[in-house]
Amino acid sequence: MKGNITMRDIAEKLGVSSVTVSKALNDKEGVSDELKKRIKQVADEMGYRFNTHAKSMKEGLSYNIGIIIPEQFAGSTQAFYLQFYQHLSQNMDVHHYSGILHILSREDERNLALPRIYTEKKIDGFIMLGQISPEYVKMIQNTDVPVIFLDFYTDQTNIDSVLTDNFFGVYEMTNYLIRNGHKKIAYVGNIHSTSSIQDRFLGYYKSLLESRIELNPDYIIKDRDELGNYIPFELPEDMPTAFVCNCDQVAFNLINDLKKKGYDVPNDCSVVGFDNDIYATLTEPKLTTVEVNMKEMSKVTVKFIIEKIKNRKKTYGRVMIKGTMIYRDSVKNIL
Amino acid sequence: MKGNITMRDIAEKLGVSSVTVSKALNDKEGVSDELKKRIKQVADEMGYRFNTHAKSMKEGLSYNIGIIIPEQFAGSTQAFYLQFYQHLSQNMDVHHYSGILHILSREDERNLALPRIYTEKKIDGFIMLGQISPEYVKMIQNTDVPVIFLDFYTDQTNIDSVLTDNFFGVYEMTNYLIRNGHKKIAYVGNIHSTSSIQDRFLGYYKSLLESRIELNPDYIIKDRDELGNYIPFELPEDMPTAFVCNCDQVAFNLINDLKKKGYDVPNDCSVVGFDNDIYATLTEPKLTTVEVNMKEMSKVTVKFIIEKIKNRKKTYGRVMIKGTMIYRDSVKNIL
DNA sequence: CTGAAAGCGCTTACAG
DNA sequence: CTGAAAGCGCTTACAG
Repeated sequence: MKGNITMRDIAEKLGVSSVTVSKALNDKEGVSDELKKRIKQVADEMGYRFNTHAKSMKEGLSYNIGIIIPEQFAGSTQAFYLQFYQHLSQNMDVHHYSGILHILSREDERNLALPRIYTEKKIDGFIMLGQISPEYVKMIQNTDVPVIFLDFYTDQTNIDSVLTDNFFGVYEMTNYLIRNGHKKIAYVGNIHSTSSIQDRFLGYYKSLLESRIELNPDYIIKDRDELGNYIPFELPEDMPTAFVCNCDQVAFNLINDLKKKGYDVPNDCSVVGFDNDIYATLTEPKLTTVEVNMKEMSKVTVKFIIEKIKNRKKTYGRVMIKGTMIYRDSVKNIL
Repeated sequence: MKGNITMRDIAEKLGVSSVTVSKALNDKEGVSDELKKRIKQVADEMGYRFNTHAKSMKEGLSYNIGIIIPEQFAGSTQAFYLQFYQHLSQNMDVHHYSGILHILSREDERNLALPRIYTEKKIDGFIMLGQISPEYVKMIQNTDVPVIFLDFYTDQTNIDSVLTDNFFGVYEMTNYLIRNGHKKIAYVGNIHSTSSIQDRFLGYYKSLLESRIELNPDYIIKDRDELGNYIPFELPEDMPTAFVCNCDQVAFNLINDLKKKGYDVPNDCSVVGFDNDIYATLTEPKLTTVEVNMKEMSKVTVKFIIEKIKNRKKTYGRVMIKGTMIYRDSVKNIL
């Protein structure tokens, strides 16, 4: 078999022009059905592979989208984003797009270095997956390809981002605890840490407000310092009956800590998480938590970026996707 | 700023030809240093971005490599391969290559469907990351781009693969246990499961042979059935003083099981793992284990695939990369 | 329904 | 040291 088969080769074999072959293979108007069928058949027989680069050059589009994940989210505990990539990839495929995954090193982030896939025109747009510095956000907004931010947002203007509804998820979760008779409910997380931890806290707070439960400052329990390093939990004198943790990993840590201190989960106190990641089922008992709806978030993100590639003026703003409650064994009904 | 700046635009601005611009930007012979400098400067000022597609078409190369990960390895417990991707990516960057990550769905694997990145000539070669069916291996070997298998191998011929040295890693680990006075050493893993679990077992066995310790069939403890589902451990009557687990996750499970049954690790028995993944530090005590040398494996893999792209005839065979012993707290010296 | 011509943005081989 | 010409493999706009 010849190494490199082009439309012209197919055309010559059939005694037609390469224009006709192009039309046939792209299912365009202007070729008789019979000829089209033959062309496709011969293309198959000859092992023809379409050359995207020729099309790219003509159209000025690469049919690739750059997915940028900051290095710190590609660590050993973060299978999460690989799954996200998978969903993004599946959705892009429908639009004949491929994903070029780029892990942004801390150094490049600091130096505001744009990835080569951009400077060499290998991509038509960016999906930024995971929080990056405001400076980097600003720079990437000023490139001449469209950008969508996935799973985080900043307060900068003109930003299109797709997020899990942190606020609503924890609001719903806290309501669930209250329906199960809990009134002494603590929130575990540093509320000055990231915006998503903050939003989750606010969801918890709203739920308390609605049920006329006073917010007890002792019931806001720090899990990490401002730099993100975990610190030992300081449990309040008056023990809560339930803990709303800002993520599953913290719930995992808390449960281990509670056990060491002689408490039984969920009989002495209930614990809930957020994310439904690997930690949710590593705990004993398994965690009741909120699952991020990656599938829907990915679908929406890809739809947006493709629209933006076609029409630069489209904007979407901050789009929230609701998560799903996952009921397991870490909550006790105390009514 | 004009949307699309080409070498011709730079050339016109400077009153030279686009050939000269091409030479200058590519640091080729035949342009005076002074002119080269000016050209680069103007390119910068104009915000020029190189168009890879034009080069691709000329050369018939895309400067992309497809990294294929089978779906089952992209699950929530598998951050491992994302880290691998990161290292691969860094190494490819040096060669001006980008990675297109494709998660191969179970369905496409079964139907022997080639990814679009291949059929549309978006890639110059494949790196297969994670075990796939022999049929798929065979098919991908017959495409007209080179392939390297990373982190697994099959007995099919003409296969270039890069592997962690499972055999040697466990051999070294078992030697270490023996040096610490252990004689009653069990292996935990289904030796009919995957080739790497088998190879690890053989490393264990070699170590026993060398020390003239008889292989006790009761000391081969199954961790999963033939389908890969974990099953309860059946501990032997005569308890071993050490357990060599085929991976960290199994060591994690075993330690939890031992604790439930009233054993203390490492005082009653030592436990070691393999992989140094997330499970290695989730256990209490933390695991002594073997770390896969991802960095070196990635470097070698990329070097090989690039060489193979340049010269199709190159072959490398099965290349083993030694892992690194990580000493933590799960082994007791009983001498 | 079919095709000749031009062009996308580079690079290579050759001539000066 | 510099550049005119040709070509990579498609697609678009137009003519028949």
